[in-house]
Amino acid sequence: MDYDFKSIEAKWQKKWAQDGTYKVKEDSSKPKYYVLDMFPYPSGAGLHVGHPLGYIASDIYSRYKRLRGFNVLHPMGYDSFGLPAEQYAIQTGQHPEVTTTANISRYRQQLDRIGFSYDWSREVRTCDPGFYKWTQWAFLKMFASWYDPDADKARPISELVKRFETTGYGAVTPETWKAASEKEKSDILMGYRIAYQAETSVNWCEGLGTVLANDEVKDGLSVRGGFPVEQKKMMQWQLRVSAYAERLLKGLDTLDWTDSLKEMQRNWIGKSQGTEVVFNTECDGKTVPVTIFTTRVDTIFGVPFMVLAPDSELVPELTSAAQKDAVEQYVKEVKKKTERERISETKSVTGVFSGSYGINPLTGEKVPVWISEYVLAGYGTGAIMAVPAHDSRDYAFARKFNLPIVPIIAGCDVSEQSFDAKEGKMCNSGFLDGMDVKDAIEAAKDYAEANGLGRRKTNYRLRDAIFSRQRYWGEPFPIYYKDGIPCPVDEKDLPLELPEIDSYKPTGEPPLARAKDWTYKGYPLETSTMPGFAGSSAYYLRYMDPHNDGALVSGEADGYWRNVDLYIGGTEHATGHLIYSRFWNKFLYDLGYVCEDEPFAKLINQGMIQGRSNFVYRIVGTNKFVSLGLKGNYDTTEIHVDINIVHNDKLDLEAFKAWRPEFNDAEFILEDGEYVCGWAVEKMSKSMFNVVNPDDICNTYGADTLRLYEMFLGPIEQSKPWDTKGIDGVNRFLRRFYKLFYDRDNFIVTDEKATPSELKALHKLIAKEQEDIENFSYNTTISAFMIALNDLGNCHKKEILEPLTVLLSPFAPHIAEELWHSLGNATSVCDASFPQYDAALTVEDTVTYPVQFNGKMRFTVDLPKSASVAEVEAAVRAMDQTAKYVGGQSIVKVIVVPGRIINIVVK
RNA sequence: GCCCGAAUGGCGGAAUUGGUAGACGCGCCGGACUCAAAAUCCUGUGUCCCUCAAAGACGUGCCGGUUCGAUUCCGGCUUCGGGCACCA
Repeated sequence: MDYDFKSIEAKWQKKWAQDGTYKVKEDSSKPKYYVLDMFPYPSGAGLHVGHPLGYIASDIYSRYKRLRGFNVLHPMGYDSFGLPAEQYAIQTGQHPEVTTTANISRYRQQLDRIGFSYDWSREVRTCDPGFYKWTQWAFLKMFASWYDPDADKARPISELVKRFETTGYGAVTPETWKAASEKEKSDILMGYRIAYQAETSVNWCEGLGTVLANDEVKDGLSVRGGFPVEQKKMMQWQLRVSAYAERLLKGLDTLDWTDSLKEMQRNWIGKSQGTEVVFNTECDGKTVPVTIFTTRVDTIFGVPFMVLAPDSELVPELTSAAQKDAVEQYVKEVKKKTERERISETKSVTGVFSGSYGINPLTGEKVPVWISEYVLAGYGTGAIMAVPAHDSRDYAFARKFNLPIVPIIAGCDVSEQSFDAKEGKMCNSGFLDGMDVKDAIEAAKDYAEANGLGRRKTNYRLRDAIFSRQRYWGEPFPIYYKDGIPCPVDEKDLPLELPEIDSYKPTGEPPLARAKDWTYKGYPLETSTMPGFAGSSAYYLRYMDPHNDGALVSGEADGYWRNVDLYIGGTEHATGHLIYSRFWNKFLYDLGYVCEDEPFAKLINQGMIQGRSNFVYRIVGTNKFVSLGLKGNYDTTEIHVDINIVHNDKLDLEAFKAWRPEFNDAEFILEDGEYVCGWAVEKMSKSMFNVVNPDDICNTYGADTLRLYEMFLGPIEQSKPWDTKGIDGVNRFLRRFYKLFYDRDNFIVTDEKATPSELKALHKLIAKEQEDIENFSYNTTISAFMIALNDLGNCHKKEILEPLTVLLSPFAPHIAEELWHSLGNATSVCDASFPQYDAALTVEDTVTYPVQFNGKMRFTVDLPKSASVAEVEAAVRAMDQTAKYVGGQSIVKVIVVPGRIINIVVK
């Protein structure tokens, strides 16, 4: 019988499920290893061949670590709250839970076919009340905490209240605190809570009827759905992520992540060190201090004007009576624009004069204050000093409104554009004149601080996360309103379950506002729900202890599993999930609920698998199709053709005619008797007929072939197109492997002793696999496997085949399990040990001696292992002839040889 | 515009610290088995020159540099991919 993957895979998948082969428990006798995949959002489309790429990679690593004696936690679950299910519910009226559950079972079926070693008893779903109880619990903890800058960590808010009562803190004295009403106290505390409510400018998406976080918006459109997004002021729940900016930045240095991913997070956090300077500003006779933020105080002598953000709170105060109408008109226009319009109009410059004048604290000069949308209220102080000569945005503004441009770096040309580089010598700058720009930056900062004109200040681009969504399918907030004061639901009453509603259609108010009896202790409950990232922020902790009803994770489970050792997922979460998760974890760490500060020690981003589309070329106005090589002779239209009726870029003509009624009577112009299709790499999508379903591959070739082939395609981090045509190679490999054990139905493994060359082939592979898996270079491991098989020829010896089976098991677990049992083993191959590498068995017959001349030039000489010193010398002398010939020089002094050093002098 | 990353045969991709470029696989050419096909096995396969072979020349996106020697290091480009984008 040939390699019958179908029955083998079905048999072992069933057995693994029955025996609970992949269940894990805390076991202090073994070192732990936690391998995590980013859990999927179960969409209606099911999995295509690109999704399992990362899952296969992590599964190989998990199985490998297990063979190396680690107790491996490898769980899976579903990120099952989210917009698509709700959008679908709006269209069809079906409850999101129904579609979500159906999608999950489809995902599970597809995943199961691939043979993953997940411990499914630990599965989590973010929409499960038993799970979101802990999402709500964490929110309550954040509500009841503040960030203490002195301790540099989150502390219970009760400690802050005590400070208010006794010593006072910030602007609050014991007296003011005592005198404050309940509502006032609540408002004061809102300014400190980690989870707080505040009016803020948000990304409002009318199409979705909800607000969105910055990372849910791209190019002014919602990532989900692609609806336009506009700015709007609203009362929203927020998470004080910005308090953690510095720790999120510093923590990156301790992580084993790729540099590009760390760089993305650094950019997103956007630390910038500068100075705040106060410009006293005169407006209709009164003086208002305006604080600006700049990283270039050294350019303060080149400031001909200042600019305010249109939505800055200072705008009304700094608008003169004469300019009032113009300013109000401008601010109104800016507000009307959507985010998308603002972006598309980046090139055009707008603004209005406020009527007030700021006084440069260094020069005493009076400069006009303008208002323009290129200054953002949310960053720095919402006000800037403009340096048109040395900042391109200020330059464009100055040009547009004919404002002066004052260069303060000697010799630079600002007639066409600003000079933004930090190089050259200062001029027109008082005490800074003649200094190098880099020195001037520091000198100016020192001067400003020493003279009380400003102070050093660090700003971050990272904003607090907007945490409210005006949607249905998410976690309800455990918050109720008592006389307008937000109060926490008692912890013992969690989970606060999502209520039923009669319709999902957006009506302008949040769906939960329509829920019946949406009250707590007789008071109304919060009607918005939490965003998608809420449930995914701490799910990795829940896997450690998924059924614990008394805690998110017990101290024992957390103390054993600690954090994720290896996290595999897509790079699209670089600035969303991976920031929020780190924040969430650090918060829990501050309060002592978890023992590790960083959740994901090592992270690998798998590349995307793109589709490979095929095309046929129809001659315009006919139903005639011309093969790729001949299409230049005709006027043709390119048409996507289903890749399932194309093999190795050759079109199956009959299948094509049957594919679509309009092609029934198609005619073809062939080359060499065949129709060759064109191809292109595109996103995998239904509309391009290039989706490859893993189920189909499993049916045709088997799960082991799919696993092997996805890894063989290339380095895991790289994006690459799926092309089924190479899959025969790895399938052939598995069949050859099987044939080492079986000739037809006969089991042909022998107890014969292995020869040195067979042992060498085996141990070379052991060394290679060990090294490659640790480096996630799976494609070369598979190559090494094929080489080993070529080297072994027709070896049927158990001494070789048994370790070989173990080596194969992380990649192709089903066939390995089958063959492992055929060798008489009773336990699963995943409980075997990784073969011990013996370097002595792989020693080459010849030794390569590196030879150095003058400690610089290097050659190598290949000699038998047994070569004597004299033979080595002779070889090196011969080598030197070459050196003379090639380089025209010869000064040979030292030869270094592994194990011995021979001195040799050639004249 | 700014910041990362990449570029190697017909294709996916290999190549320790600079040391025989093209491993392994696909595809293709030829052969064996077969009435035939599929499957399987064997051989060849970077390009150019040549009837063939040998020999030779060229060859890791482009230009230049360092070196006896560069896919690898340095400088300058080009193209593609990804991220950020009025962040003062």
